[in-house]
Amino acid sequence: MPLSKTNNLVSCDNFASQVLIQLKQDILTGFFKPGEKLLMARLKERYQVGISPLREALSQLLVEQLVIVENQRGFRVHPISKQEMLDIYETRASIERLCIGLAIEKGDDEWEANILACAHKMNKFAEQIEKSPQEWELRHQAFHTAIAEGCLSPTLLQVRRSLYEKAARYRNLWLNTNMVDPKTFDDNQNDHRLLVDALLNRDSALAKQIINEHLLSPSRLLSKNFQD
Amino acid sequence: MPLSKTNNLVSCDNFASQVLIQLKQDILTGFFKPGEKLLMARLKERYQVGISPLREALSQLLVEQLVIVENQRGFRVHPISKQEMLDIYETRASIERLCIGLAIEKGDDEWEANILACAHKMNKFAEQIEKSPQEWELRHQAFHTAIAEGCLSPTLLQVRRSLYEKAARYRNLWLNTNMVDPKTFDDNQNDHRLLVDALLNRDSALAKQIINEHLLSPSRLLSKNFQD
DNA sequence: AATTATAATAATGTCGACATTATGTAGTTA
DNA sequence: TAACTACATAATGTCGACATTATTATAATT
Repeated sequence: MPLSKTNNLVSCDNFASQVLIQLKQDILTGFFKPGEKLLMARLKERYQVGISPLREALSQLLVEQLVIVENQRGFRVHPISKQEMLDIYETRASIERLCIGLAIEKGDDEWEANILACAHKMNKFAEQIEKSPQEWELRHQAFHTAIAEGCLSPTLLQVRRSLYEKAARYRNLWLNTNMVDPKTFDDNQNDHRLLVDALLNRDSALAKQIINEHLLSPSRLLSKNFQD
Repeated sequence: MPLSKTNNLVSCDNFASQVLIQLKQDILTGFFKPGEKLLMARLKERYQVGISPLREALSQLLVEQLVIVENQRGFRVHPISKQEMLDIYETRASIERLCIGLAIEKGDDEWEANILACAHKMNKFAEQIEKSPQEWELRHQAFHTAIAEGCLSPTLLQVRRSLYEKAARYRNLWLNTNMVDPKTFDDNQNDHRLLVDALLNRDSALAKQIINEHLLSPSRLLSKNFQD
């Protein structure tokens, strides 16, 4: 292993896993644009590693469908399409409904308590959303994850995570100007309140209906912004 | 690229993708046992490639959760557990129900026709199952895939494929002696007939119930064979 | 001028080598 | 005998170098 890095890094997983995180971030946030060629020389330069860890990270992103590989012509960022966006959002909604249905069946006191805790942390940050949108996104995500985790199925939660990432990419790419329309935001916050109520009342049908709308309405918004 | 292989291989994807297929097969069929250490030297020997393509293939299997990586101690085959097996089968059943629900909504004439065609090819092979279990498995899989494809969602079908593989691993590992109990087999074939009828009648509830039982009854069988 | 042929340039995919880290073993001490 | 240290062995993770293949630019021919 090379010298310069061993001393600097505390938790030294291999380089590939470090690169994986950064590269994924760069694709999700649109630093590397959809369809863009991923030149090895460029990646080497940017992440300061050799080719081997890079190819390992790219191999993993290949499975997650964030990059594509062309026979002997290297890697590209996975292209985007309106059609794929809609498919991802529809599937995501289906999976989330599934998680919520199971969570309502299986969730215990701690599940309920954790939802309320995460909801609180999210709401506390509602005013500062302008200040740090990414921190709000983190808390928003934590809230929804707390709900889904009640399903107690690692396998299902893994699927959910993967779909969240793919959806996040479209959100980041198409809502480039962080449009936080106050009306939309208030509607969203209302969704959250109604959702928590439905969950605590174990009203599965209502909760599923709310989450469905909550997840699909952004996709309809995105759909307008993008002609394909 | 090395010399010896370039001439021999017709469709020359990179070595990593070739190794991926073989290595996955070896894990799914239990040639490499759960939890087993995957020595680079051994893998190099077996697949006749260098370390780089191997690590790329392993990186992909890492995402698919068929191998695990230990900090600086290389790769192992992903361990198995009764708990994980049950989780995978439950999730798989949920996803399959989802696919079937959507397929019944969206499926057209061609969808119906393809199901019948695949059912026919499967039934034709029913007697020869002893002769070539893997060919029967192929046709069985094609039948169920034909049904699921009616959902018209690439994203969802991808999830389905991944879960199928994980489940297949447990099936291969625990049903080591290819136990084709005639009674069970006939029940299965009956499931298939009833399922096709329900699909053509667009009876979503019934179809979901049948597929659920069809997928979960093996898991109950496996469950008995394995103490954890 | 358009199209093909040819050369040069660039980028990929692979291996071998090397430094780092883990594992196993013998030897020493209490 | 148990436990700890020191050493030897083995395995991993990374880079640089090289052969193969693709891409671009240039020349040649119709």
